Amino acid sequence: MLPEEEETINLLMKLPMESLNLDAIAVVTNIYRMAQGLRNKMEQEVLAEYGLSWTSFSILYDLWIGNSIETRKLAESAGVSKPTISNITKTLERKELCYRLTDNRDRRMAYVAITDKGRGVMEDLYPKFHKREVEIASSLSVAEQKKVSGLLRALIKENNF
Amino acid sequence: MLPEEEETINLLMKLPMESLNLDAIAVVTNIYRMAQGLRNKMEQEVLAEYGLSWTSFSILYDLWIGNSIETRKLAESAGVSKPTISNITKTLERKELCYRLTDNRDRRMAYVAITDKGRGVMEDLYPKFHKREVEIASSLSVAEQKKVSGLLRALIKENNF
DNA sequence: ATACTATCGTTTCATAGCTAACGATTCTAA
DNA sequence: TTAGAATCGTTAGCTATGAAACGATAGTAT
Repeated sequence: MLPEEEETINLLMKLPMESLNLDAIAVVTNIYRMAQGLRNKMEQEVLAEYGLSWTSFSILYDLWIGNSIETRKLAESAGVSKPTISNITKTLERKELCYRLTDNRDRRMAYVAITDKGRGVMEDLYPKFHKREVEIASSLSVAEQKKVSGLLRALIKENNF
Repeated sequence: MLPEEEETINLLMKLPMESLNLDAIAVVTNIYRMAQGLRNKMEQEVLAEYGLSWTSFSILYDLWIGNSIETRKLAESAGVSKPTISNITKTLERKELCYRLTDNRDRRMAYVAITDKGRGVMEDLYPKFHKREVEIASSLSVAEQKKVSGLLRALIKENNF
């Protein structure tokens, strides 16, 4: 342990806490740092060329796979709020990558669908995205990749994420 | 495998890609989903009370631990851009949680430091934050927590995140 | 000394992202 | 049928976020 880490722990131990769980801290810290690096790298090195953010990309991916999806479900799938979906689909619509339509059976509902242009973008972009994905994960062996996915999946499930 | 997953794979397999690495996809997907859930939960259930975002909190934490830090290093540590640090410290300054000062030896440099009020906030907030951290990680055994941290650390290191 | 370069942090400008509030629609109960 | 509740998506208003450009300062080479 580095001396500065020791100092940090001493500071934290003075607080009114039952205990200081260093393993839990490491889990949270590493998860977030990894995700941050992942997102930044993808946005800078893959998505920037298409003017898409990580979330825009993930929404466009959902539309590509699912064809036509309720706004509400897009929010759930991407893990962001409904207003964010409104904003992003608006941006995607301006770029003519998707369009919106209203359900006539229940006029409260709005569906979002991908355009041919959007499909073209994804067909071009996805292979590049996946290539990076593979590169990033390849620091680990296949067995380790399965292991880390499994553990994260358990965390996601137990915490309802 | 679910039928819709099968369909998805069929769609992806039609693209001009050398191969489709499902393990890599699972790694990336689960990392990001976990981080998203983590951040949302913390912001809504712990940080909202103090009007802090995840990044604001992590910056204030750095200041708390390190006392006085260059803007540049804050950006590195939090994994965000320099303008973001500028904005966030400006917000924190408005709330009187931190203040800025210039280095007189090298007047290009700016340091940020935590105020007494900021220290008070952290002393109150950190135990609550840590409690949640522990709860979230407790879906896994200690051995599993160490395992997932280790694997993520390897990914972070190899990818320079 | 004087340009040229590098390094800071900030400003500008656009999108992303949240909560809260809203308007429209549908459902439900009296 | 009609008032009240529930459920959509959007709007309003704020902070967060990054790329690009900028102004100020410091280092470097001639």
